[in-house]
Amino acid sequence: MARGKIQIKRIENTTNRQVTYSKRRNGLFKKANELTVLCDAKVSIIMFSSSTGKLHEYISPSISTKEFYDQYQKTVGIDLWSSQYENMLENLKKLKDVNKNLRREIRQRTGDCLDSLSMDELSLLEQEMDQATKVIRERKYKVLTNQIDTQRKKFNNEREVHGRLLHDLEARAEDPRLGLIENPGEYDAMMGFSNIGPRMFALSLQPSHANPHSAAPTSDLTTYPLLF
Amino acid sequence: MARGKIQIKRIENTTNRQVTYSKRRNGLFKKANELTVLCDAKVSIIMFSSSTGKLHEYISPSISTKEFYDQYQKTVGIDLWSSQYENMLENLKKLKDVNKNLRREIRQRTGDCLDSLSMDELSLLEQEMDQATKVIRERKYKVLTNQIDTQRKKFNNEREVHGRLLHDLEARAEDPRLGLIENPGEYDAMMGFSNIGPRMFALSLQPSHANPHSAAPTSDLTTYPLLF
DNA sequence: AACTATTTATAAGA
DNA sequence: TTCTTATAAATAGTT
Repeated sequence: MARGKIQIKRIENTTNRQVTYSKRRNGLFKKANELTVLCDAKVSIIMFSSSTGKLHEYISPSISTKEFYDQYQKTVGIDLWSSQYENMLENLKKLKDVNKNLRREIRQRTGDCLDSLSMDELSLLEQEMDQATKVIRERKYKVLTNQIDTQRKKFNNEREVHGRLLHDLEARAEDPRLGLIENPGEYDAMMGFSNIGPRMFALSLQPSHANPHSAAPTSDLTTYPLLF
Repeated sequence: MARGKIQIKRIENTTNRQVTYSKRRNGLFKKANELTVLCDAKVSIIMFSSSTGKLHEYISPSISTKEFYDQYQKTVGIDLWSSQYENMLENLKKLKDVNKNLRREIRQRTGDCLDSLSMDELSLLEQEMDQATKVIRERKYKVLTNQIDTQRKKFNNEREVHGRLLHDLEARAEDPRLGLIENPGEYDAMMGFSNIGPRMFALSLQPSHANPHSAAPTSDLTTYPLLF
């Protein structure tokens, strides 16, 4: 446009092309900015240079790039970034579906939603429930046994310690430098050990089929006998 | 820029502003196109007129809008359309989480995944399973009763039809124009009705607590007695 | 939408 | 890259 008219066609000289790209880019951005101010418009320009691959961007200062594209989305519709968006939409839909089915299965297993089930399905479900309940009872029994075993070991250990302690005391009782203990058995009683021992845990440990409402279960060992 | 210099500031006259917007928009798009051709670049211009709210767009002919924005995404990163994208990502994550929990609950209710459960939780689960199984048995019983009731009505109806047929036959036996039937009872036997009637369904219809493995349930009425 | 005086953009050279 | 400048192009105001 100066010092000679040019044809609008690709500039073959690379250097020349890049210089022109740079100059005209500035010109374009300047015009865009003038348009923004003069006409109170919102403009976004994005350009890629083919040779360098670089990206240059102009956006009206009155708006953030994000706001700009949100508005663009609203106006044009969502299809633009479909490759990302539609994929996710579909995934969401599938997940929601799976979710719904899972919830229904749970509702069937809690007896809350049996209306749609046929006789065959009901029988199968009943069978599965019986089997699962059996497994749960076995597990419960195992946990309980483990807990009791742990407690028994703890108890025996403590008992041994106290036994040693008692032995020490008796030894000291024979030592004239210390006071006499009249009745060593009272020590046991005082410590809560008299007449208890392994018998304390001689409970029926068969898995229970009793009415589950018969006792409120807790994790306190001392209430376990109530579970049976 | 012609017939007088102008200040680069908002044009207050609306008509004027819109005319300028239109003229300069064309100028901008023309320049963008020249840049595209001369420098082999890819340009996208999007603009909103504040007064009309209208959207105008230029995009280099060598590329589709979608391709352009895919390339833009790749270059800049995904954050741009975060309002949509991140929202969906979060939703997806939440749904996956919910899904995982639902699956675990089902696995607990089928007895496949009990290791993480405490004694209390096992007891509660056992209680729920018993309750649910009870509901399922009741439902099964109800469905079965309904089916049998329907069959009984059908049967009685057919029986009535056959009864009338038999009556007709006996009437005809007394008609000298027709052959004599020696023993009408044999008709019943032949038809499979002798000595059966309502008694056929006098089964114990109490909900069964028998071993569910004792019979493979089917929807064929004739096998129902085997369920008990 | 067309015109045109004038401003602005810019191609080529430094 | 930036500056310079002759000249092409864009456009403000008018018709």
